[in-house]
Amino acid sequence: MTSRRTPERRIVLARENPRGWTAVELDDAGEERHRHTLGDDAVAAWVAAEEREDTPRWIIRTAREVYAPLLAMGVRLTRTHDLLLCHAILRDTDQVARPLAPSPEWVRQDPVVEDAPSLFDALEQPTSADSVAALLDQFRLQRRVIDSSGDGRLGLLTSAESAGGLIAEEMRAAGLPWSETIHDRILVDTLGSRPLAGGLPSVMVGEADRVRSILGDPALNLDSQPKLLRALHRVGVQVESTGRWELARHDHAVVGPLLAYKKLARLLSANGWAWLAEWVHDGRFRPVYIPGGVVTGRWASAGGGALQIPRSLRRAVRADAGWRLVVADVAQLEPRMLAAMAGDRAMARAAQGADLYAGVVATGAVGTREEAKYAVLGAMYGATTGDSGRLVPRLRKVYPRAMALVDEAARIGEDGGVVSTWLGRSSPRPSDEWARMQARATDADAEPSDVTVARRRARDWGRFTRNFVVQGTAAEWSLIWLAEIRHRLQQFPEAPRPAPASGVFRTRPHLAFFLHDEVILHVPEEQAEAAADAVREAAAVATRRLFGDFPIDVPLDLRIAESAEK
DNA sequence: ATCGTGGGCGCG
DNA sequence: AAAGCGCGCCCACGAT
Repeated sequence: MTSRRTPERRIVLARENPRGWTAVELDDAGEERHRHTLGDDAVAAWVAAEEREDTPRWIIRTAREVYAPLLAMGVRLTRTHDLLLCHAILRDTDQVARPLAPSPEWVRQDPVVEDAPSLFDALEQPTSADSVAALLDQFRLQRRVIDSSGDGRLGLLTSAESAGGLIAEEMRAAGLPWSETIHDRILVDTLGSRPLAGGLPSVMVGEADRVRSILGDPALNLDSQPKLLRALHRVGVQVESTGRWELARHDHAVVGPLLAYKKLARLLSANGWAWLAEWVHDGRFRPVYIPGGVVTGRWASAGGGALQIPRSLRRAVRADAGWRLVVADVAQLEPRMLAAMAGDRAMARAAQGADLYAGVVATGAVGTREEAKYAVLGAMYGATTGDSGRLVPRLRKVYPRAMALVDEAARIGEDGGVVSTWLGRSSPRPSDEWARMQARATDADAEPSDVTVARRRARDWGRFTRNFVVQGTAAEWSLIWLAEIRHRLQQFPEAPRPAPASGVFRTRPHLAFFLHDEVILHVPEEQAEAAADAVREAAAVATRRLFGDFPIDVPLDLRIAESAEK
């Protein structure tokens, strides 16, 4: 990410068959210098030795396939070029004249979620593209696109994306420390005692019986939306859906117990005892993270619902004995990114300090913090109706530059165009079906209903592109933040006292969780303060990398604790 | 039996 | 209370 006096050393590392590896060291011209053929027994020691010599850039198919088995063997990679992750960026970017030619060989397959991950699962068969020749060929094509961009943004983005690939595997390998005891206690306290076989926990049974009795249907399945809807209508609750927000607007005896039941049912089905047994082993929750899994560049996850853990369960996230959690998040990351992207100094002034919304109130454009919040969210999401939509125009008066940026992104989307994040990740093109619909609506003899539907779909896509630039740039800030945190933690000395868990992170402070704009580190208590400083420094560096000297605050809410509970 | 879809809701 | 963006997962239910 920084300029170097000498070109970085590059090594292509490929798994060419289930039990063998090939490494090809490149010279400065990018030509093959040395070739090594290594078995699984030898690759770990060889890679570790190369890492000690300096820190080469490992050119790999993707971390998910290559790094997971290496980590299982106790080897870490410092930096890579992840061809699969970068392919998606360089193929879709509109920031260069000639983007990467699309190739299905370099598109990530849907992740396979293993119930019981093992070393052997991680070593399953590589694909046909996983040969040194194919990797080198694809790398050269990708470098050409990156080098053609001129301002280095795609270089920064692809480096950060590749680092994200490594971090995702490391976080899975390390796991999030999770107390099964505390989780169980929360479940029992909330749901009631655990049923022995099949049935519902006691508190849920009570709520369900109350609902059925009020609805006068002792056999009603509360989990069946159509049946529940009919039952509600029978007692005069005229709702169109069984959603929480609509039910809450009705004043009927059934509403309270029904909402209570729904809340408990959600906890049981999403994060109950079955979830605990499936996803937490040896005191660690190990989800599969999918860097770049969202079109905007945000991460997705597969299995375990890693990015939807309810806040009520955060008490179960507990540091090991003698270790601490460093829990940090950014307040209002997206509007801060918007202010910086637009170069809107007025909005940047509002963003000074911990609460951007307070700064918006101070301009006088809105009266309260809550109004500021809904105005800002409405501006970024494209609200047009309701109180949020009503507040947005006031923001146009005080922050014309920021609003022009998102309004323009929306206009481009409505016209079927492509928008890009700050570092050059571009939005997907609308579907052929979308384009046909728009074309049909402009015909002289178009049906009025077709025009109406087409206009609505156009505005839908405009709201998507409006949000894309902001959400995607926030994802880039977070990615650099993560990479910089990891880089600093790697400089830390070994822990004075190993954590009880096994694996390569037993003696190392490490990233344990990431959720869009929040991180959790698991660190030895002696290193907690230094780790917290690393997190703060990393945030400052991320802001500078993206926006240089533009004066935008990105303050962290950070705490060192034994539990992740707020 | 198995698959796809929609409602609902958890997270940011 | 606000209805505007992005996800993953559970359940029921109808189609196969």
